[in-house]
Formats: sequence, structure tokens, C-alpha cells
Amino acid sequence: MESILSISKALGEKNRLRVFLALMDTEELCVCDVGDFLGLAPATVSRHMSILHQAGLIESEKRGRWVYYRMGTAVDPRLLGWIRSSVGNDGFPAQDREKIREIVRLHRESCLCDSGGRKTTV
Amino acid sequence: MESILSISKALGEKNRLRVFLALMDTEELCVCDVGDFLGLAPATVSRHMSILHQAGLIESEKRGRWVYYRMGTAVDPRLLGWIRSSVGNDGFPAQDREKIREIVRLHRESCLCDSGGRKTTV
DNA sequence: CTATCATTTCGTTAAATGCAGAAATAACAA
DNA sequence: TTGTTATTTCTGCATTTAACGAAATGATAG
Repeated sequence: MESILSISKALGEKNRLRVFLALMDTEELCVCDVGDFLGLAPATVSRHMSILHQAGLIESEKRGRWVYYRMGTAVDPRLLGWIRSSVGNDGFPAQDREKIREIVRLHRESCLCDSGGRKTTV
Repeated sequence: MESILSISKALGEKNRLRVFLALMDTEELCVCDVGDFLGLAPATVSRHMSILHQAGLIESEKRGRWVYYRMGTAVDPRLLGWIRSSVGNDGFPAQDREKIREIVRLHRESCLCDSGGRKTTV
């Protein structure tokens, strides 16, 4: 029962749900990406990601100074299926999708992550 | 997205989750049954049931002075499947199951609902 | 109609939660 | 080392929400 509770609590907040949906559509996001996406302070984003992480919904990986978050591999497929279809019905904010893609694009550009993972500057 | 939010909010509260799990195991419950089950005031229970109802998780039927709640018929089976298996893993409070059965038994006894739906007293 | 019972709505209080800024931590660059 | 950047933790404030009691509503019994 505890896992249902923590997962429901985690997804029962608009910003966290938006991040989770974004991660269903994107490989990975770091805290600052999510900060740009939601327009929230890093501290707030970090807390949200922590809650999603503790619920087992996302996984984290530290690379250099960045912490990258991605979908959890052990998330129940029925849960995902339900979310996917519900979002389909509701109409997932198309703006969100575009926004995330743009953020990821800029992130990759400035980081040159694609080549060797080396950073230049912000 | 709104439906995911409202459902997650509804299930993201311990008492409401307990009621929902109880309704997955029981045909129907009225507000006073749930009040006995959770040990909460009728007003509080009514509010919880309203939130579950608005999320589309349960349905209500008024019979006489009582309002009976039961599982929603349109609840996504994937959501139910996830909940069922998660509860199985977590171990659903066995006390809750017993408690509900006892409450339903007493309710039926005092109401004589089984025969003709006629009420005697409390 | 009046009385009673089940439920809902309203008003208030206490606890939980989201938020930002400041300080602390971690990892790299010079 | 020192400085810079990304993230986390801590502290305080504002909003939300769960809880109760009281009053209002709905329905039956007398």
C-alpha cells in the first residue's frame, strides 16, 4: 500500500506530473533542464526530482557536475499504459513537448555532449 | 493530464486509498460504514468520498437515506491491475479486510437489507 | 406536519506541502 | 590551492488540505 501511496503522491502534483510525462518522451533531463522547463528554482526542482525518485518512478545518474534523471526501468507497465492513454485522451500539453525538445536541443548544443561528453561553458 | 492529476491526488491520501481498496474487495459501502471503518467523522468521510467520486474512481447511488458507494465501472483496468498487484506485493492490511467484512455483516444484519430493503432501526 | 436519521455544506483550526533564498556539498577548471 | 558551476539541504513563508463541529439538506417514519 505504501508504494501506491508514494507513487500517487508523487504524480498528484502538477509540476511533478509534467516532469514525469516529459521523461516518458525524452531520454534524460538534468535538474537545470527541468528548472528551465518548469520555471522553478533549482532547489525546488531538486526536491521534486527527489520525490519522484523515492517513489521509484525515475532513476538518476551523476555525470560530472550534472545529475541526469530518466524514466525508471522498474515502473509497472500497466501504470505507464494507463498514464499514456489518459494523457492521449486529455491531450498532452503540446507546448510542453515542444518546450522540452527545445531545452534538450540547447543543452546538447552548449554541452557538446554528443561528441565526447566534454563541456565548454554554459 | 487533469484526470491523471485528480486520480493521483485522490489515491495519494492514506484514508482514501484504504477506502478504495476496500471497495475493490466489497460490493458497496455507505458513508457511515466508511466512518466506522476509518474512525472519522461523517462530514470528513463525505468529503473523501466526494473526492474519489469526482476523480471517477467510485460511483454513488442513493437508496433511502443512505448513499452507497461502489467501484467505478469506467476505471481503467490497467490502473486497477497495477493497484491490485502492488497491494499484493505490499501486503494489504489484513485487518482492514476483516474490519470491512465485519462492518458489512453488522450493517446487513441491522438493516435487513438482504430481504426486502426495509429498515428497522439503527 | 414534526421528528429523526444519513449525508452534505460551511467555518475554523492544525498539519502538510510547494516555493524561494541562503548556505552546504560535490565536481570540475585554472 | 582558489574559483566556478550544478545540485542538495536548510529555513522560513504562503498555500493547500485534512480534520472536526455546527448548521443545512434530503428522505423516511409517525
